[in-house]
Amino acid sequence: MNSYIVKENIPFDIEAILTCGQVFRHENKDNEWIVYSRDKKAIIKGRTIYSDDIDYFINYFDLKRDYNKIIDALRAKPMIEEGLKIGSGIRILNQDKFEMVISFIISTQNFIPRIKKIIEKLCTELGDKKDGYYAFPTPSVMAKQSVEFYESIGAGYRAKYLLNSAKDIADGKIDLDSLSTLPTEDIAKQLLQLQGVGQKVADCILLFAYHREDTFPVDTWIKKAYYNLKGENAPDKEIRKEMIELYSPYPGTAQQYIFYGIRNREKKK
DNA sequence: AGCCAGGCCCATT
DNA sequence: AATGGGCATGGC
Repeated sequence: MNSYIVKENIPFDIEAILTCGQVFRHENKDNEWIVYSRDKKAIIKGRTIYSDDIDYFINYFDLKRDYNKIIDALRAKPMIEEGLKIGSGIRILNQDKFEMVISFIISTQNFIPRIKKIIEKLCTELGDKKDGYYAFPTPSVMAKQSVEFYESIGAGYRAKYLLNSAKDIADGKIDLDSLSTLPTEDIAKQLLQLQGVGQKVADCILLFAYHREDTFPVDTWIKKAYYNLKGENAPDKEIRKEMIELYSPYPGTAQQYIFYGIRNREKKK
């Protein structure tokens, strides 16, 4: 087990990072946070990260990026202040592409606690057994299951989406890794071919797995925030376009600050 | 108890 | 291209 200490001047709030809605496989025990990604595990206490693969998690936590610069650029913009007050230590994780595709297909029209449960069952049932936990399943293992299996873990009407998308990825019809070098809109076009992936899910994958800043996932919380700001609703497409322009060059990160801020406020009510 | 959730699919227009 | 109904399941 190796460790890495995040320097004091680097924004890093492990609770905010893990609970801001970008990742679903994490636990909290006392002052200890545990996060799983692919077949890997890290334990975080304060600013210290412990893992057998510390290099993976240095990239995972996006520790090479200058978030102070991003925060300074966003601070004065609308809706950001509230999120920053409690979530200035948020970082956009560099997560596994397949894991994000599957996780955010599950996320549609769903509650975060239930999303976590379904993903946990998915790993327990299909993932390789590691030391005290289970890896995220591979595309080929997921492609071999039945629709009934995905229903049995509680995926509901998303069951067939999970199976069909896993098949398309396992078959190489969509090659997630090879998309990395393409322009954001071209990646989106490919992702949208997967069943269960619409604009919002595609944006989440682009942001959390491909680390594309020029995206802005528009979900129910963002719509609430937008309504509060403007006093009227607008089609998702229009909100997305407006927000990308407003928060450029960091709309993706801005979205997380806003999401965290408004969701935290509503929870308190 | 009943509403609704980090939306998407599909039919209609 | 744009709109609207339907949707599995379970948390709140």
